[in-house]
Amino acid sequence: MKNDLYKYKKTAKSVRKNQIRINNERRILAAAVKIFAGYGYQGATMRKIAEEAGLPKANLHYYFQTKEQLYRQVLDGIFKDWLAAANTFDECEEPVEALRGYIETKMDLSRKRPLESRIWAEEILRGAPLIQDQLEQTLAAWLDTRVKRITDWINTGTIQALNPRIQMYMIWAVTQ
Amino acid sequence: MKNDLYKYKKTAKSVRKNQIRINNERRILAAAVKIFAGYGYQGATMRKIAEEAGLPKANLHYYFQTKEQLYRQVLDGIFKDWLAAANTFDECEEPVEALRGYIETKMDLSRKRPLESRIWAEEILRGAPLIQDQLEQTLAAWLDTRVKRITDWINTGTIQALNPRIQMYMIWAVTQ
DNA sequence: ATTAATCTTGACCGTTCGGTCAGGTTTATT
DNA sequence: AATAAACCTGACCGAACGGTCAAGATTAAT
Repeated sequence: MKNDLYKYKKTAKSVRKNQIRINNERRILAAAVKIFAGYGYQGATMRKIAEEAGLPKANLHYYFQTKEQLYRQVLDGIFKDWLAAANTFDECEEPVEALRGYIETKMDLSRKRPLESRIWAEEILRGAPLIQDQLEQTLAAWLDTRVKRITDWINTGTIQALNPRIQMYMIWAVTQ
Repeated sequence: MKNDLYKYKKTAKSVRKNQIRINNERRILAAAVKIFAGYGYQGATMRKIAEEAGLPKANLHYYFQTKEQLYRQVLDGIFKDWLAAANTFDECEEPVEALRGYIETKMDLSRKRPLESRIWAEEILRGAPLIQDQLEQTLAAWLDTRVKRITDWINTGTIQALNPRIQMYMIWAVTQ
């Protein structure tokens, strides 16, 4: 029974990672979030992260080849959470409700995960040097549809004019 | 005539710095602003700053003993500009005008000096690790009086309630 | 003209950085 | 029981870091 869990074909190896790997990657990522949030990308060192994770430094490099790759995975995790929260914006038809809901969700996220928010904020501040591609692909589309939606609200007189793009940036900045 | 400019007592030395010193300090500080803004405190190196300034690295250390001291002086300059702009808040009696004026002045500052704004934003984001003292002394008082003013507006029903402290942070964040 | 103060800089130092690697240990598969 | 795959890690590496220093060049004061 329980044995069946561990008896899998090699082809499934990449799909169902075994427990050791899952566990250690989690530990390292958690430590990385702490250290990156506390010191910034440049200020963080693999030594500190290893120490926080309670693992030798060489072990980090076994799971994540470089510091940059580790950082990317941290950003990926944050980005996914953020995108999930972003969908709140679409749930309401009415502008005030949509914005309020979105802002509240985002602020919730900032409050519940302050470390991740900090990392994200710094990355944005620095001009997203490491995730421009993903941002431009995923975010540009996302932002454009929202900007269009706000523009529609303005055109139909539902809300007053205010550069919608700036408005989005405002909300974004404020919720950090 | 012209000679008189350079003939001064030793006691005046610290007051009227000679031209070489003034010039080089300016060059170094300007280069430092660029590099600190582009790379952050940790990411910036004395090598890069020296290169940007067109001076050998050892020369920077002649005028500014350490990287931290150089950074502090950069922050000092930014802080002074920011404080000057902040006074706009007090010029208007009416809330809307006061806030509008303040926001516009701050955004002007951000637009005109994007590099300085970036450095400032990063310092705030990191929890102001190097200028906490000054900030707490100067800023706490400044912020409290403004918060009180907003509170008064709320009590007299001039504007709707919204945690005034958060409001200040919002404006602050947005104008970055 | 001499002296004193200030400025300049190439070479150097100890430390820490991200990253590597050989070789041992543990875990999974047959 | 034997073999293979995955995991672990102390010791090490070259590069880059912030910072120092001695010795020469320049400028100011007498």
